[in-house]
Amino acid sequence: MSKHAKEMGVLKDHLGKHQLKFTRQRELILDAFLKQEHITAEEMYHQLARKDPHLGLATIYRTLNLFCEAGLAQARHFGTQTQYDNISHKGHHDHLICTGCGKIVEFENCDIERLQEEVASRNGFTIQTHRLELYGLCSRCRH
Amino acid sequence: MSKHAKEMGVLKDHLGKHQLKFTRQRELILDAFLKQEHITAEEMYHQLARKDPHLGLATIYRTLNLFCEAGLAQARHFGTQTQYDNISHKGHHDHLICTGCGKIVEFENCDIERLQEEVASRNGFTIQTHRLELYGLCSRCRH
DNA sequence: TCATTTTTGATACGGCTTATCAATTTCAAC
DNA sequence: GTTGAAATTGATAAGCCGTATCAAAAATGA
Repeated sequence: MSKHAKEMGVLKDHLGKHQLKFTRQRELILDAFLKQEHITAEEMYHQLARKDPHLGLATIYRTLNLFCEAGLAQARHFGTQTQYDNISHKGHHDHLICTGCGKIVEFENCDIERLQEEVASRNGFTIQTHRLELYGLCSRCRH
Repeated sequence: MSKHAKEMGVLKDHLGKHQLKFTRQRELILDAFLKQEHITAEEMYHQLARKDPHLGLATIYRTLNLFCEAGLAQARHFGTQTQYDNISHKGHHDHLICTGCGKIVEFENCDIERLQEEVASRNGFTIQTHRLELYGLCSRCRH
């Protein structure tokens, strides 16, 4: 039994409900995707080039978008590229970014996350993932 | 004295520190920008077409990016376009984004902002601005 | 196996943003 | 107010990312 049996089930379920087919490529891409916390289509294209040199970039895009529809992934625009987040990955962290020197500090805050849930449910939303970035100056750059 | 004297000062300060020049176009674009809470380059292009039909789109992009560097604006990628947020605008708002239909709900939450300040100061940071986006499904898309 | 429907891979295309570059403007020094 | 070096502008070409297209291949169910 595969390490990713649960997610594979979610995918097959989605495929079944939408008259879509289970293909070698979709399986390959899902396996690779689930090993990451987040990835871009281009990155995955290069990663998989060894396993299957003929796998097309368009197929990667299509498949990652399929994962979004199936609820396995979450697309996020980061700079000019689209990043696909692995929803099943635990331990999402947020960032403090120094606009002076570019230093990045990661943090996690349960209270903030709880309040986010509150805001979401008040608006009828169910959160899948989030992005929180605080921009400012670190102590060294403040002078 | 202009309504936007403070921001104009910030801009001139930035220009001075980087050997950049104060131009008619930059003044025009800043005035238009500060009247908005957020805007895309394309939108501004059309807005300003009346005041200055020869103002080029490239100049708008360049200038909005300049505002980001000066700390007056913040770029945010929404779908395929880039939106420029007016940082000086009171009531910075965060976004709930539906991954199903793309609906965007704006919100503000003082408690979250207070906790952000706490996290920042605990790490020696002074926050200038932030970005918080919650991704999930709205009530309609949850089925 | 066969027939039907979906998927794939290669590539053309499209939208948004940046790079290029000659002409113009700014601005400090005279 | 002229002058001249340096930056900016505007027009447009180029670039990048992601999607659409479509003939060939693969998957599913009878």
